[in-house]
Amino acid sequence: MVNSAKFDRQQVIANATHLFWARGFNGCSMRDVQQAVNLRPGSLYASFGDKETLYREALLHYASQGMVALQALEQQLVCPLAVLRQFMRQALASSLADAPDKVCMLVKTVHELGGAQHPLAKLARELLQQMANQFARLLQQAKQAGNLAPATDVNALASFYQMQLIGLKSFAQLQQNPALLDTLLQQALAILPAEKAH
Amino acid sequence: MVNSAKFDRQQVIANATHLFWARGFNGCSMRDVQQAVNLRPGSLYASFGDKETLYREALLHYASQGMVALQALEQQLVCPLAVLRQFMRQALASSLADAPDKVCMLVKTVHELGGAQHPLAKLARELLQQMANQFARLLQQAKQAGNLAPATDVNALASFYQMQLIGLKSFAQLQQNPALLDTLLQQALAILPAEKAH
DNA sequence: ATACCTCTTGAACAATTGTTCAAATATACA
DNA sequence: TGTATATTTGAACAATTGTTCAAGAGGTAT
Repeated sequence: MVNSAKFDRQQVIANATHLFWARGFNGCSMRDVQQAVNLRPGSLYASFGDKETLYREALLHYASQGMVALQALEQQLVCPLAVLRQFMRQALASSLADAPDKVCMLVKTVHELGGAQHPLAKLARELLQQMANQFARLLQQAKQAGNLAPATDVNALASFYQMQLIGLKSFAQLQQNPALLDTLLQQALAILPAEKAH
Repeated sequence: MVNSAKFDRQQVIANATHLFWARGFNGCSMRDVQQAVNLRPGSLYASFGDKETLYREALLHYASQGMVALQALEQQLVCPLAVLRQFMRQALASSLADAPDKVCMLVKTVHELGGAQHPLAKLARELLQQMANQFARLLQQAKQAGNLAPATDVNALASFYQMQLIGLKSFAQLQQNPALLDTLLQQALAILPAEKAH
């Protein structure tokens, strides 16, 4: 008999992700986590390892959600540039809603642990780079479709998208005024290349 | 006899600020602080109160440094728009150098403690708003000098500057590549209004 | 049932946390 | 110098931290 656990592993990770996202690695104790996932310490440690290992799992879970969201848009929309623009809008919309915290969990992790070259910060940086690579891939498609100037540096532009996104979401944490946030989003989108009219 | 303390109060606050900035509120213990400022617990508590009070002092110290930097630029440069542009360049340059951490301490504080409506996060938000108000004041000057369209919403534009700055500094924490960061800075500056040629 | 394996439980551990306080030391003024 | 006042010291506190582990519970196969 193997793995006859009562709990739903994915649900546990999802709950832990929410808590870690909202309060950070140092901001919540293992007892907080135990309560949030409804597991006693023994079960939690036996199934998920220590705090750092569990947080790592949470980071991966969070990042994969972002990837899924991007892929979903890719299937709905034809133009890669439209995908990116819609992804930005969507990201800020979730900032306005009751997300556990409005800032990207990967960015928060780097901010909290990045100074000490923490392995979790390293992972978060890698996952952010993966996201930027997806942006670059979409931009490359747009370029080949003739929607971007041939000389465009898609990697640099992808980083610029990511920088705008990080700025918007961080700012949303400071100023909850929806009208102002929408203005900023429009300004940011105005910078970025749009699908050509036809 | 009053205040015959041996230590330099300002130096203690400066050292504490460095540590809190680099490692966050939850990331460093009072023992870490005691070591960094070279004070035994009794002296530290007698002179600065508890951890939260000391962190508050650090936030104020940090924010005033930013204000001073902006005012220094204001005395060097005539055009208010040039002041803002130079402030952006300077902020990113200090990100490339060995700042304790590359992200604004106010932003880091809101990220770490903001979800729980922590009083320190509230203060950090207020200080960020003060900075945005300074930006708006400079933009208002530029508008009156005819360097901005009369219809410009200076408060919204000030927020946009701040959002760009937050994005740049956060991104600098992820990607240390100086060439890429410089490209992003140029792109961000290209968006923002510049002094008219004459 | 009985034996066996797996998972769960919660008490317990050592280390660390923020903070206090009585004793020791230093300083100022007579 | 002697006394009073201000400051520094470091041991100590209770609470919380991350983590472990022996004992119990639950299910499956013989």
